[in-house]
Amino acid sequence: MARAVTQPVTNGTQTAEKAGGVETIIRSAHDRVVREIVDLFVRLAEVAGLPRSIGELYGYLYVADAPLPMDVLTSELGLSKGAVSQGLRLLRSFGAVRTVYVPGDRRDHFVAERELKKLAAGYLNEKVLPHIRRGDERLKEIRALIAQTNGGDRKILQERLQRLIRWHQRAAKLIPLLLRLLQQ
Amino acid sequence: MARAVTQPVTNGTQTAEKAGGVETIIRSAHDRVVREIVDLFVRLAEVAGLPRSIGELYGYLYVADAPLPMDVLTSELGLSKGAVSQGLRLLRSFGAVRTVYVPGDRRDHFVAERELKKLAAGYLNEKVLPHIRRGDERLKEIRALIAQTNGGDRKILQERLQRLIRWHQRAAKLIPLLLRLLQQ
DNA sequence: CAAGTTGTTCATTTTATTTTGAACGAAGCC
DNA sequence: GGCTTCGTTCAAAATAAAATGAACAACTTG
Repeated sequence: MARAVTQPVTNGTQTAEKAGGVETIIRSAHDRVVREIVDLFVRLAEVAGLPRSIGELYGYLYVADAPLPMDVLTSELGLSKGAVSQGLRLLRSFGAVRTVYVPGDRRDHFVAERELKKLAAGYLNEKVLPHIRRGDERLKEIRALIAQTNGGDRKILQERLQRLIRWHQRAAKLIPLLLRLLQQ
Repeated sequence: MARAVTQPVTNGTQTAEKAGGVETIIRSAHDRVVREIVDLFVRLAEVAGLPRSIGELYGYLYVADAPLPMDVLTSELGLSKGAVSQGLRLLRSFGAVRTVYVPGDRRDHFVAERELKKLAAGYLNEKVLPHIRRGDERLKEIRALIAQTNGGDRKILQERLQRLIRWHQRAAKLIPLLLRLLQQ
């Protein structure tokens, strides 16, 4: 049962599948919604500093009403196999997408994790926390370097460092706070 | 009074300015601190999705103990006039940097705004809020589009939209909350 | 086990972003 | 008014990031 390339997002209820006329209009209204939502996620990806294709993939899975295999994403979004494979890996890495077993189909099927809380938590843990941790190390190194400087310079450098450490502490405290806020 | 290229960050107290030996070591320790801090800001810029040069400029001004004119930044960081000019404009646009009048010098002098609260506030207002606002419009457009779809599809699309609207509302509420948290 | 799928990897190409540098306008200065 | 300095702008060059697609490994299946 081959799925028509122009309608993979909705696949359960294909009531408007007769011929031409009104149905075509209805179909394209649905497609436009899908396109708009995908576009919304493309912008979001942009803001988050992620490649456009990540936004497309997540957006398309977000609107879909069933788990989709890679080849549907490939043909629907006009992306290469490589891009889809890598994109899904990244999305999985922060829990934005997960695989689902579909009986009688050898292909992996993907679903979007649609709960903001899980999505944001994954992003914070994978993409933000590591930076904060490394920042911590860096600051310690800088403290050691400053100890090797002398007189007039040192005071200013120490003040700057102190301020950075305060920033860092705030950022570190913010993460769990954000997670809690998103939690419920 | 030409300023030596190798020591523009500290310029008030130049006690270690005799000749060779110990002073050289001291000086380079100071330089290493500067370099490390600049590097820290380069990474921060990376995370924030800003060009490397922005991190360099802000970082260098952050450690400096006096307002600096453009040409010092140009020669110290090895950036072109154009890059420095554009970079400072961006930094000014979200209040990370401001100009200071220095008597008897025709050049603009720049200082880093070192308070996290002002810096973050500027960034949120200039770089985040606009996206949230546009998101609002986009969601309304999508709602209108969905009204034009029919039957089975519509229910799912409406559910997806509803969820997006909830995300959006949370994000919108988060901004003022963050600002308040950073405030004191 | 041969043939066909499925999914990953990575060198290459494409595209997007950042930086340069020369040209220019606007002051200041003598 | 000429000369110099300061800062901006923008086309072009350099660089960085993302996407492609062919090669490949791992499975399935008859």
